[in-house]
Order: sequence, then structure tokens, then C-alpha cells
Amino acid sequence: MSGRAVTIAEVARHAGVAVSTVSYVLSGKRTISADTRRRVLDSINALGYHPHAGARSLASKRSNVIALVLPLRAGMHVPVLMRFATAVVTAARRFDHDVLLLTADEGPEGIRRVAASALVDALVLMDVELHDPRVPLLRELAEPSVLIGFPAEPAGLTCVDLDFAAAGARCVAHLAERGHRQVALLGAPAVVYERGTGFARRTREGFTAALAVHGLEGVALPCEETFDEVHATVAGLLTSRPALSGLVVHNEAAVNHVLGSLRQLGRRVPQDVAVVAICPDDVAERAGPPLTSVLIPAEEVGREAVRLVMRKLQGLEVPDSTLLPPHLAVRAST
Amino acid sequence: MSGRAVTIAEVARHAGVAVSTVSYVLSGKRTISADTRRRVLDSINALGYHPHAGARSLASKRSNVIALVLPLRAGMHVPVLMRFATAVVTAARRFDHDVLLLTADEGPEGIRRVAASALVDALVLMDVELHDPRVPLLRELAEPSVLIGFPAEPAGLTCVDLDFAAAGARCVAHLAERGHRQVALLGAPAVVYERGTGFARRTREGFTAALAVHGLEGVALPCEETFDEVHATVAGLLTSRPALSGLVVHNEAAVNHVLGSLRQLGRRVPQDVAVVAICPDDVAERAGPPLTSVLIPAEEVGREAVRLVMRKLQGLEVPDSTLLPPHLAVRAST
DNA sequence: TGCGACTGTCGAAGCGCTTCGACGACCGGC
DNA sequence: GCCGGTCGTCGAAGCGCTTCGACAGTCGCA
Repeated sequence: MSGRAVTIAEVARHAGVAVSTVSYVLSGKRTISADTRRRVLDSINALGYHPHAGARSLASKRSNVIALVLPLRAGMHVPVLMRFATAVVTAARRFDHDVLLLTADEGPEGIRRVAASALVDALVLMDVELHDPRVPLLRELAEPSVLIGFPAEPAGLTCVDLDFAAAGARCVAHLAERGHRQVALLGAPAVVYERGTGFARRTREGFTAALAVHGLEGVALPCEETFDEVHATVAGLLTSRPALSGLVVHNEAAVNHVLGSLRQLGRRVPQDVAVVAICPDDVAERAGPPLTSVLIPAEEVGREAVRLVMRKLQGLEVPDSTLLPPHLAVRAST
Repeated sequence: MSGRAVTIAEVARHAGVAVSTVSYVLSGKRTISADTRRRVLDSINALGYHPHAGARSLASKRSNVIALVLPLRAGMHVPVLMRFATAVVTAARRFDHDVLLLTADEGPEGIRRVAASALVDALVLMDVELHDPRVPLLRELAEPSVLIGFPAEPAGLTCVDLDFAAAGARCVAHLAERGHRQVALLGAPAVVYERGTGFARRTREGFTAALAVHGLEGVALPCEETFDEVHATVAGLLTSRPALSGLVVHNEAAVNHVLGSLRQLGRRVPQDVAVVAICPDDVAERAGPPLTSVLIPAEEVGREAVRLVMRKLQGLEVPDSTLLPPHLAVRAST
């Protein structure tokens, strides 16, 4: 194997047809008789032909690669991002596309580079901030793009995300159903709110709005991620609000610390304090006790982002905004 | 911006030189006078020229892209993988290469596809198993590759990893220094050992060998990742070995559960039980108490893997095996 | 002064593919 | 039996780049 690569010309010779015929068999852009198609496909298999990606992209002006831009910043929950990433790769393959991985440290310039050099046909951006420096760049790019998350000014962009406001509200509703009257939200670290990251704020807004709807008392606090800080926050909260009996945790790294802290304070879950988390299912399942949770449907979001970007690539219309509904899984913690 | 893309011919015209001259300015493969170089570079900037990646790869037989193959399987610690991934991307950019992300679900065939289609020049594979189905394929590929991790039969391959045996030994040595006589290793879930994943076994071997060296008593156990299972394991261990006073935890997902379990059992860390973890620094720092740990130097490993694969691409010799030494950071848990 | 050895630049030939226009062969309708 | 229309296939013209050989100048040295 792997001497010089097989070219389309060799396939054509082997099958006794013209190069263009092979190309049309592969692309399906012109009708080819069943008989010829067979011969060509047989030759392709016999020779182990794989089209040269560069040649193809040069001739067709399509690279069949999409960029996945994933900044990695403080306070982000890496496992969730990884799930997005693999979901995007899997979905992209279904559309016969590959995925180029871009990180933040090259800055927006990296996006321009891969777009301008025709390395990629389209872009999917993750972890979008309210005032994201990449967003203005996207507007002037010819390549279509989809954002996972929402910037402050999403007009003219295509955005997908879990409906975090609904997720926050769903958690409150669940606690209300269970009869809790005083609840709290432990969210992302303060720095994430300050940066204006959309999902953190939207969860908080949904949470707060739902308190009014259900007539609950509640408070939303940022939450750091070391055990000691979490413990201090939880202890302070329970002291200042003795009647508090429901907790919503929207911080994957802190979830287990919260449970450890409650244990240490002698509060039983769910008898003394009920806990609902917004986090991936596996984290919720592994916790002690397993947590009632709203999962972040990473696979679904990633798949949807790819679907949308592919539609744009075909020139089809897509909605500006796609919000995926939250799903609550009830487990032992409420 | 972004009408039709600027081509090298337009740059050449703008600068008043031949197309080939522009190419040589960019590649540095022939001497060009300082004066001409200036004019060409100015034109490139003025026009915002970016070479067409496909054209370049077609003509030069180099795509300047490397594949990062990262299967995502049960029991793997996603955050660590993500660090590898970003380290690889960052390092690759320093060599003017981009990174194509491949996951497992296309199987080994995906590797063959991207190699045969000249989409990538080289491959970096992560999370290698002892009997990895991708390994035989690599041997017959023309493209150079580097593995992060070791298969059972690494002859003729290039492998990089943290020296997990040394890491396991280092933890034992540390506990011995602190005067502990009876210790235990809580490792990966059983399934990971059964699959023969190298790093899990090597840590255990290093641990076991070091017991003898330091004259300690000890046992190595697999460790599941739900709180309840961890708790059962820890409780069982402390019951069956009352004199046990040192714990090595090589399981990122279980680390916080172990601490929670000890808390619940009324054992203080480090007074009653000392704990050393093999995990990323941020997990160790956030734990309660912050953990003495051997970090998995993901950035370093990723960087080294890229450096090696680039050397191979240049036809240079590289060592078959690169083991990065462990670094122990002492914190509050020992 | 002449001659080889560089230097710096150019022109042209591909790289492997897609796509466009062309063109026989064959069809049905008159 | 002839004509317009498909259908299936072919040949050739690029796509934008790298690289090779060629070739004017220049320079140093005999």
C-alpha cells in the first residue's frame, strides 16, 4: 500500500472511460448509465482510489471542510465543549465534511486566514460571548457561519443554543412542584458573568423570572469552583436563609463540591435540601446522590449547528435563532 | 471585503514581478533581493492576499494540515483530552500547520481516508490502547504519525507520553517520605484495565514496583466513577486495612468523590489519610483540601508530539519512545 | 579582457480535479 | 424516413499554486 496515490486518470483508464465520466459518477451531477457506473465504481474499489482533496477544492471551490472555532477560556467547562466538538465532527461527516479545529490563541485572525485561504467552506463557533470580537469579522466573511451561543447583537447571524432561560425556569418550576418555597441559584464563577457570557446570564434571568411566576423567594449567586469557596458560599447561604430548601446548581465543576459541602454541613439531600443541576447527564448520574438535572444537550446542539451551516452552504434559508428546549431528568436529589 | 479571492497572479502584477517570484518570496526556497521582497510583501499586504490552500497542496504535495485522531470512549477523562487537543493545535500553528479533528466513530477507515486524499500530511493519535486497531493501519501509511500513549508492540512507531510508571512510583515515594507504611492505589474503572489502556496499567506497575523499593504494604484497586461506588470502595478499603494511611488516586472523575467519601467516613485529610492524585493541576487545586498531585502535563505532551511529527515530516530521525518525567506538586493533602 | 560562477528573476509545465460545450446514438412523432 | 430532443459520454479548458530550467546581469579572478 501507499506508494504514489491513485489518480482519477488511472481509474478512468482502468474502467475504459473518460476522466470526466469518473468525476460525474462520483458527483452525480450528470446522468451516467447504470452499466458505466458499475464499471467505474469497480475500478475505484480495485485501485483504492481516493480523490485528492486539494485538487478537488481547487477545481470545485469547495474544500468540504468546516472550521470549529473553540476558544478555551477561564471558567469554561471543558467536558461540555468536548461533547459539542465531537458532535460537530460526527454530524459534519454525515454531510461528507471534515472539521478543522481552531483555538483562540491565534485570535480572530485565524478565522480570517482559514476562510481566505479556502481551507474551510464554513464555520461553527462555540462559546460565544455577548461582545465577542469574532462576531464583526463573521459579518464581513463570505463563508457562512453558525454560532453556538448568542452575542449581544445577533441580527443577521445564525445562532443555536440550549434555551438556558427555559432551563433556569424549569428548575424553579420543578422545585416549586416539590413544595419548596425558598430557593437559590449557584451559577458560574463571577468572572463569567462579568464577561457577559450569554448562557450564564440567561439561566439567571430565567431563574429569576420563574421565581415571580411561582411565588417563590430566591437569590442567584455566582459560584467559584474550589471546594473551599463553594463551601463558604453554601454555608453562608444556609446561615443567612435558614428556610432555604432548594438549590439550583449551574456549574459543572462545582456540583460535586456543593454536595460535599452539604454533607459536611450535615444537610441531607434531598430531605433537607433538594438539588437540581444544569449539567451533562454523566456528571449528574455519578454524583452522590444522583442529581435531578437539566442536561445540556451537547450532541443535539452540535448536530443542529452543523445542519444549519450545511443549509446555508446550499443557499437555503435558516432561522436566525434556534433554541433547544431543556429536558429535566428526575433523580434522587429532589 | 470578500469578493473574489486575491490570487498570486494579482499580487505579481501589482508588484511588477513574475508569479514565481512571489512564490519564492513566500517560500524562501530561492534567494530574492531585499528590494523585490519588500515590493512583493507590500503588495501582499495591500491586496490582502492569502494563498489558496487547495492549490498549494495540489502543487506542493503538502497540505500543511495534520490530523488529530481522538477516540472518545467510556472511562476516558475528557478534560485531559481537551488539553492535549488544544496543545496540539497551538503547537501545530507554530509550525504553520492546521489541525483536522477526527473522532472514533468513522473508525480506522477515517484515518485512511484523510491520508489517502492528501487532506493531511501527518497524524497524531491520542488515547492509544495496548491492542489498538489503528496501529496496524499506521504502519502501512506513507504519512508519518506520532502516538500519545503506548501500544503493546510499539516497534517502529513513535510514541510520547507522561512516564506513568514513574508517576506511580513518585507518589509512593512521597507517601513513604511522609512516613506512611500502608497505602493503596485507586485507579481507573475496571473496564479501562480490561481494555488494556497503557497508562492505567503502567501507573499500577510503577506503584507496585515502588512498594517493594520503599518497603511499604499496599494494594491497587480499580475505581468506578459514581459517588456511591467510590464510597463503597473507600469504605471497604478502610475497613479491611485499618492501618491504611495513604491513598494514591489516579482517576480524575473520582477524585472529588474520594474526598467526599473520606469526609463522610470522618477521616481527616491529611491527618488520618494522606491523598496524592494523578490529575490535572486545576482539579487538584480546586479540591478540598487542595491535593498534592502529579500533574498530567498535557500541554507538554501535545507540544512534544507535534514537534516529533514535524521532524518526521522533514525526514529527520526521532526517538521511538519519549517519556516525560512526572512533576509532583505538594499541597495540603499530604 | 575574458570566463566561469553566482544571483536574481522569469516563463512554462504540471499537480488532479470539475465543469462546460460538443457530439454521436437513440428515441418518438409526424 | 426525417427532424427535434434527450441521454450518455468525451475532450479540453481551467482552478491557483510550486518548481524546474533558462537566462540576463554581476562579480571576482586569471
